This record gives sequence, C-alpha cells and structure tokens, in this order.
Amino acid sequence: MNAGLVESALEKGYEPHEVEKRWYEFWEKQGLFAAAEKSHGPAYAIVIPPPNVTGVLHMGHALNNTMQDILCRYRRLRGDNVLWMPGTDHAGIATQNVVEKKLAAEGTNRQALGREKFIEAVWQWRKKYGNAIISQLKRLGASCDWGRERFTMDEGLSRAVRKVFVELYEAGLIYRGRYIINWCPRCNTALSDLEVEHEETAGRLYHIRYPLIDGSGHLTVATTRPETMLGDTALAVNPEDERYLYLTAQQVELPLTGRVIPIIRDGYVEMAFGTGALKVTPAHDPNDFEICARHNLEIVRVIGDDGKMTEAAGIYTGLDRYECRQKVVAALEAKGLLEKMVDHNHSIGHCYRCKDVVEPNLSKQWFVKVKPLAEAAIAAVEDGRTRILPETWTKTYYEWMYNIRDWCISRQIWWGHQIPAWTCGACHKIVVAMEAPMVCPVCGSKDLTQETDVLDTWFSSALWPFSTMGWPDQTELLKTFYPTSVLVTGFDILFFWVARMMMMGLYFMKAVPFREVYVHALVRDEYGKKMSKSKGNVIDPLEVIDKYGTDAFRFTLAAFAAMGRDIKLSEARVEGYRHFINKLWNAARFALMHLQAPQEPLKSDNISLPDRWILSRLQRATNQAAEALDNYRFNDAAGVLYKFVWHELCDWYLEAAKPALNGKLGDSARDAARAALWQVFHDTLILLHPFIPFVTEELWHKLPGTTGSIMQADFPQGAHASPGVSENPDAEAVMALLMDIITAIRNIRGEMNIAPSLALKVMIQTDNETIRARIATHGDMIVNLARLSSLSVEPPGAKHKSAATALFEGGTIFISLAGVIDFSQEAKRLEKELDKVVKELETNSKKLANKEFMDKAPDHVKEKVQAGHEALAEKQQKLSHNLERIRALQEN
RNA sequence: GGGCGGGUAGCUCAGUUGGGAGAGCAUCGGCCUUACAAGCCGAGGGUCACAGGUUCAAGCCCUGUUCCGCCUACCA
Repeated sequence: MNAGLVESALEKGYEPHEVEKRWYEFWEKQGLFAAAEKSHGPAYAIVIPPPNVTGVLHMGHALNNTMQDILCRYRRLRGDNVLWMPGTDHAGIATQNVVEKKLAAEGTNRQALGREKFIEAVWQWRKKYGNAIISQLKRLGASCDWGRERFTMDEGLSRAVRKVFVELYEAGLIYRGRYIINWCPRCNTALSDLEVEHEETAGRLYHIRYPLIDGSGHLTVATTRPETMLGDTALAVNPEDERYLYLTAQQVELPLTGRVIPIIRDGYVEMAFGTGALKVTPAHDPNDFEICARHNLEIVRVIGDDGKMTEAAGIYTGLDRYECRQKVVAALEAKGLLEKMVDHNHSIGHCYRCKDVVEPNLSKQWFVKVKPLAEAAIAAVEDGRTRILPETWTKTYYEWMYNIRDWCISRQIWWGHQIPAWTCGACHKIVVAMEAPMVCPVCGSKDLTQETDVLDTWFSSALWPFSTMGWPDQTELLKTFYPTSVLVTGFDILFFWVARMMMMGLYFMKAVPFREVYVHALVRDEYGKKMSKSKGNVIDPLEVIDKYGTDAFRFTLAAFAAMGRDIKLSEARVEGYRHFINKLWNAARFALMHLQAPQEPLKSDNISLPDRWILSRLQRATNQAAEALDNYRFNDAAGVLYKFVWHELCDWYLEAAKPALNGKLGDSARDAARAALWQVFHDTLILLHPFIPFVTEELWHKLPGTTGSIMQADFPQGAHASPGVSENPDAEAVMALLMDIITAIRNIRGEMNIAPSLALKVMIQTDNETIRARIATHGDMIVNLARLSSLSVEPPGAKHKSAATALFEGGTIFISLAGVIDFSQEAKRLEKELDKVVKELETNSKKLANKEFMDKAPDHVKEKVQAGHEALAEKQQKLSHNLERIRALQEN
C-alpha cells in the first residue's frame, strides 16, 4: 500500500448529495451546457416543454427531463453541438389564481389593486418564487443551456406573440365573434375546448311537461339541466318523428315564465333519446346554439358569467345555478309539470385548472380559424417531415387534427399577453397592430381603447421552438438549430402543445418545428393510478432524490421507460437501482486500488483471456447502448449497461482479473491487466454518463489519466473507439466454456451443501482436444473461481469413485467428494436433471420426426434443432451413466 | 359512441422481422471469500387472460369473448 492509495481511496458507500452539488456547479461554471451559435459538426437541439412558473417538479417533469438530459448528454459525447433550450411558461390562469390567493390572504384583491398594480404583483411573485422549478431541474441534473433561459412573458417572446397575432388576423385566420364557449365561473374566463375535462357523473334526467298553447295537452321533454329551461326559446322534435307529426298546436307555454315558444323541427333531435323532444336553450348549449342559428330563434341568456341567474330569469334572478335548479324543480313539481325523474349518467365538463363545473355560455371572444393550419400540420407528418414516435400516436394526432374546431384564444384574465387590438371610440372599428396606435387609422380619432382580454397561454407556447431562438429576428441560433431535432413530451399535451407548435411553426417558419416527436408515457403510482394531490398518491421526486440520490432515480426512470408504456413507480424500485449505483461505486473502489498511477496504454500482445473477453463484451454493450439510444429505447440502453456492469464486469471480469492485478502472475501480467482494467473502466463511465451523470463524473476525476469533465469525453465508438476494444468471438467462446464449467461446479457445491471454504478436487473428462487444451491453458481461472484444490483434464474412461458429476457442453466434470458425498442426495440430483433432459429431448425428437417440419422449416432452424438434439442425447447418455455409477456405489 | 394501450413468475415489468419464456424485486438454501451483506454463490417458481383460427411451428399474426386503464365525442 502506498500513501496515495489511502489518500484517494473512496468512501465505502456512495454518498450522493455533496457530489451532486459540487459537480453541477462545476459544469455550470465551466460552461459545459452552453451551445455554440454556429456549429462545425452536427447540431442537435431540443426545446424543453416549459414547465409552469407556478409548478413544482413532479414525476412527469422528472421523467420528461431525464430523457431529454440523457439524449443531450449522449449527443454531446458523440460530438454534436447541443442546444437544450430551457425556460418556463407564464401559465396565465394558474399563476393568476396563485397570486390572487396570496392577495386574498393579505386582505385585498386584484380589483382593488387594478390591472397595472396586479401585474406588477405577479412579476414580483415570479421573481421570488418563479425559479423554484428551475432549481429543481438542476437537482435532476438537467444540462440545459441556462444562459438562454426564456420565459413566455419576456419582451422578446411577447413581441413574437404580437407579430403572430397581427399576421394571423390580417390573413383572416383570427376573428372575433359571439359564440358559445366554455366558461369557468370560478376563474372567470373563457376556456378552449381542450381545457375542459369531461367526467362521467351520476345525474338525473328530468321529464318536464310543456303545455301546448291550445290546451290540447302537453309535450314532455327530458333534460339534465332544468334550470336552463328559463332560457328556452323553442322545443324541437325530429321532422320524421311520427309521434309529433300531427300536433294540433305549434307553440307551447314555457312553464314558470309564461313565455310562449315555438315547436320546431330539426334533424339533430334523436328520436330515441328521452321523449324525442328537445328543449332549445341557445345561450347555454352549443348544439342548441346551432339549432338556433338554423331556425333564427331568439336567444335568452339566463346564467351570467358569475354562475348566477341573470335578470332574464325573472324571480330566480341572482340565485346560484344549482340553487336555482332546486327551486325550478320544486316549482314544476308543485304545478304538476314534473312528470318524472330518472337516474342518468352523463359527462360534465370541468375546468382543467380549478375543477369547477364549466358553463357553456354565450360570449364574445377571439378565435383562431385552425382548419387551414391543421391541414399543413397533417401533411408534415404524412410526408415524414416530422416523425411521431411511438408511431401509434400518429393516428391520435391525425384524428384530432381532422376533427379540429376553432380555437378560442381569448381569456378574461389579466396575467398574459394582452390582445393587441384596439377599438376606436369614434368609429367603433377594430385596429390590430404590433404596437399601440396613436390614432385610429380609419377616422383619425385618438379615442382608442385596447382589448382587455389576454391570450391563451398555449398561444404563446405554440411559438416556443422559434420564439425562444429570437424570432421574429432572423438569428444565427435559428439558422443553426431550427428545425429542432426532437421534441420529448408526454401524450397529455400532444394536442395542447405539440399540434399547435406544428401549426405555428409551419405557418411562420415554413418548416416543421422538430424532426421527431418522442411521446413518452405517464408516471403512475405503484397501482397504475395517475398521481394526483387529491388522491394523495404522489411521490415527490425531490424526496426520492434526497433519499436515494439523483443518479439512482434517473437510472430507475430510464430502466422503466419502455416505449409506449406507462411507468408504475414505487420507492422500492428506486432503492433497487441505488444498489446498482453502489455496485458501480464499489467496483470503482476496487479498480482504483490498482490504478493509482497513469497507465501504460493497452497493447495488443500479452493480453489475457479475461481482458480480451471483457473488451469484447464492452464493444457489444457499447454498440447496443448506442443503438438503443438512437431509437429512444431508454430501457434497453439502461438494461444493457446494467447487465454489462453488474453481471459481466463485476461478476466475472473483476474476479477473473484479480490474480493478475494482485501481482500473483508477475509484473508484466499485472501491468497488462491494469491497462485493460483502465480502458474498460474509462469507457464504461462514459457509456453510463448520460444516465447517471454525477457518480460518473466523480469517478472520472478519480481515474488517473483523465482530463477535464467526462462531459467532454468522446463516446467510445466508431472513429473514437478505444484501443483494444473490439469484438472477439474466440475469447467469448473460451470464456463461455470456462464459465460453463465454473457454474457447473458451483451448482454442485450449492446443491450438495458443500461449504465454500472447502477446496475441491476436480477431474474433467473430454474427448475434445480443443477443449482439453483450453482447460489446460486456462485451468487457473477455474481453480480460482470455483475454489479448487486441484484440477486435472483427461480423456474419458477413468472411473472416479465418491465423486459428484456435472455436465458441460463437451464433457463431464467429476468432483471428488471422498468422505463428504451423500450418495442418495447425488442420485436424487442426477435423477432430477435427467428428468429435465428427457423431457426436452422428447419435444426435440418430435420436431425432428415431423416430416413437415423437416420439409418446411428453414435450414438454420433445422440445424439448431439437430445440434440441440445431439447435445441432449449425449447429455442423457452421460447422466444415466453417472446415475448408474452412483447407484452402484450406493449399494456397496 | 369512437379510438388506443394493456392482461407473461408472488410483485413490477422486458420479450422489434413467428423457431430457447426472461430480468429485477420477493421467496428458499449456503456464505462476514481482503471492492461491495446496498454484497457473494446456488435453487425453486409460469396452461404467456379465455376460446377458436392461420402455420411444420404462436407470448408474438388473424377472429371472437372477458377484465383493467387511458384518450376522445354536440344524445339533451
């Protein structure tokens, strides 16, 4: 031991927290996340799905950003100029809600403050709390180019928003009109169709009698919302409906109001539903609104924006909508007009922000005419300019795009991009412009007032891929990185965001915003339920990180991220992968004991079997991991590396290399082993770095002979392949033989309950000279790893009494157990094994006896079965032979 | 109503041109072997939801049934 070894020896277990903090700061300080505006090599760009400023890191973010980080780090190792564009979203409604709550706690409200002061308060809030999610992303290890961080309310991005609005307006793709929209009475704003969450709810169908005006009876309609009857302006029946063909009256009296309304005929009415008669409430139902337009009906708005009944509701004015329902039902019942109530399930829309029940209501709003934009977005996917992965999402994308309806973009809140439209007080014309006009361009009046509504937050995030890069200016950044390489996102915002970015990108940049869209799954709880605060089943990623470390957490996410499949996460799984990090750590601890001085480079001569083998396995693992990452198969990549590190590097290679490393085979063997160990370890750290950046960086710096950050290393493949690393089928074959023999001996040891401390005497019989030679050459390894006192190789024939037998492909192993062997136990063991072989042989023989199989199966399959058959037959023969022998001994 | 995904070991899940049913955890047995007990060495465990079909051959392809989950929709 030397002093250096002690000094730099690693702690016994890996302690992540200090390491994570230290290296993250190092990376940032060194500017290793920064993209070059112009690149010589390939450019690789990802824009982050901007989290809400109000957000705190949840599992969805964690998965999403871990994947992006893996890709970015991987591409950097491959030499790409990587831009990972970070930022946050101003989240209009959510943020306004948060700040309003804060104001309420302070005993005030936004109305009292006024618009300007309120917005100032929001900015204050953002300054103070808005960076929480950013620092959480950093704890996750996210290697974003933080110097370019953007916010959807930044001046630059706001300019992009205004520009887009003006151009779309001038192109006739933005219009303003009075239509039925989704109104959230709690948030006090309009919502787009997408922002309404439908939920199946148990409700009632109220059958209400509307007296015919001529006293000849009544028409019964079924409704789930009796309170809206106050706003009915017609009843509708299907023109084909024979039940209603010969009505004597063409009008009914609207109960509780005394109004008289017409009976109309419209094909929309389903004869089979309810009574086949429909009440028409144009102000509070989108379908009724359309019927109304077809029949030129009156519109009566009985529910106001506050969710309370308007003056048009007569005596019910001012009542809450649900209170009013009760009163109306009671009144109808009292008049004998409530025929019956039937239980009925139907879906009710809820605000995706506050979960309050959304009210379809008539309102004057701004809309984007999306059909033409959608067509271009469909075409771009159809012709492959953008590829959606997994492909199954393509269909969903088309489905939505084909059935798209106009997008309501105005919101009646204050926090957001105020719509750049002004109304002239003199001529009432609307002026839409980038900057506030001084005078009305139509009449010259100075009496201009700006539209108070702001835009849907998604309107600005739709521009994210190019607005963050400086558009509308034609920047270097755009030239280098637009279209971006891939968008990594959850399917829950496929429509909200991805689809709209496609539309806007194509319209304004004349090019798709991303070449690929990788749609990943959702993280669910261990029972497969969506994590939500109300269910109380959320796992906080930060708590997990605190407990197990970022690397363990990231590796878990990667290992479970099979394409197109949801991740059910529980802490136990993270704990499992923490063991992996620890395993790597300890392997490093061992390796570094032997690698204190800089190594001689690996020479191809004088290289041992275990070295050649692990270098070959390393090459395969490298290729497989790269191939998997290139195809977004994160779980495969993680799995390959896990297996390589644990079950090849640790379980076999390190054990096999110990004698050489410990100097038992001489100085030159030791030096050669060190060189190989160094190379394997060096490359392994690089392969693992995208997944577990912190521990690999820490170990990288402990490894002598490395310079700078591991982030700046080359991915060891192709032109950057490391010396000596190559596939070596011969070495793999020999190792497979030795491993096979060692495992067979261990198996006997285990099954016969022989203490590991007891060194065994082993004889191997084989008639295969190559095998004999191989065992003779590499017998030391068997002796070492199977713990033998002696090993001999011989041609078949000699009898070995008091020996247990094991088979390997090519021969028989005799394990001398004089005085230890339990014959009956050994006989049992052999019987069991023979049983297995016989069964296998049966199915195998059947195949070979099957004429059709022999006629039709391809050659390589037949050969395989044939070879398998021969091996099995030999095995069977040997096993029964051994069994006979044991039985004979048993009888003595 | 339409669409999508899933049902594989006790649990969580892999299984990509149809030819060996696998991993991790859990369980059982043996080990404090000088990198690691967060470990090492072994072992057991499955009618691949069910029923048909195509094929020499089906976890994989086709049809039907059933259960679960999600997305979407203007039957009040």
